[in-house]
Amino acid sequence: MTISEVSKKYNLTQDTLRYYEKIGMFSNVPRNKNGIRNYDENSCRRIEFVKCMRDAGVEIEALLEYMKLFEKGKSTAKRRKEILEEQREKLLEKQKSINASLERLDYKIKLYNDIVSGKKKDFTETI
Amino acid sequence: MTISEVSKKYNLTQDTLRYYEKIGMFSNVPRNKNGIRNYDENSCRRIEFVKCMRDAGVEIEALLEYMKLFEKGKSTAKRRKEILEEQREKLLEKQKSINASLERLDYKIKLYNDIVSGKKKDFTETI
DNA sequence: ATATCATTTGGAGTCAACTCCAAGTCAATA
DNA sequence: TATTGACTTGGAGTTGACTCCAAATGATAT
Repeated sequence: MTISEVSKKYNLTQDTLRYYEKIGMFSNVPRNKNGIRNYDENSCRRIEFVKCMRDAGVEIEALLEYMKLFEKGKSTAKRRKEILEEQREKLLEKQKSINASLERLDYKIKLYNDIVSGKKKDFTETI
Repeated sequence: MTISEVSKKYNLTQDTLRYYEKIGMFSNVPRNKNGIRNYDENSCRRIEFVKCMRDAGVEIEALLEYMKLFEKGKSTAKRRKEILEEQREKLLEKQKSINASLERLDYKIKLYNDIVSGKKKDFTETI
């Protein structure tokens, strides 16, 4: 797969794919004789994983450490597990913050709706 | 309340509080005769709201527009409601991304645990 | 009276994560 | 054969959201 195909498939710009490679996130991306990237199955799996984690807000630095350890094989499993657990905790925290904001937004939107629909007359939102 | 008290109460640095004010997020923060901020109830409510939204990842720009419209009063209610709805949608998207990553992390962590506890022998994680 | 301290300001600096640019290579098409 | 178009690189620029700095002010403690 060319970079443009992978870019479309995972909705990441080509610049981002090259950037990730440049910083060492993906090693061993296959190339043809002209030096052009020819992503294989394994590369795609790694990209898909990083994309998923990045979408959730996991930091590049953590992913970078994880991906580099992954290259090094079995002996790094313990640390890799720790990294995943750390990131899991962070995502649970984010989840909480988002839920708190969503509750608040839902409440406020309902309030605005009640006013628009005439169920409430006095417009007394205080932020 | 002084800026240092508000800073502690809401876990925001004084720099951040001043920065928010500088970009126009909070107007009318009361001052004493020496020009020192003396946050009142209303200011605190606004800060708490912004803090909650920011923790969830709502962008400054959206909050800025909302807060400025709020100052302008009733006539801006329709647009304000739209902003809240837009941000709600964004947070729901984030929630999905986080849930997807969490599922994946949970699965992988379980896999690592099974290996450590000896339930599984062949260590075959593929990212 | 002097020092300490919390505050103020405008503006510069930082950081993460891209994003863009210019100059170059190569294969395929008009 | 000339050009088009997708790709390459190193490195510079951008964006969002702070974070830091230096100089100044006024209140309080020694």
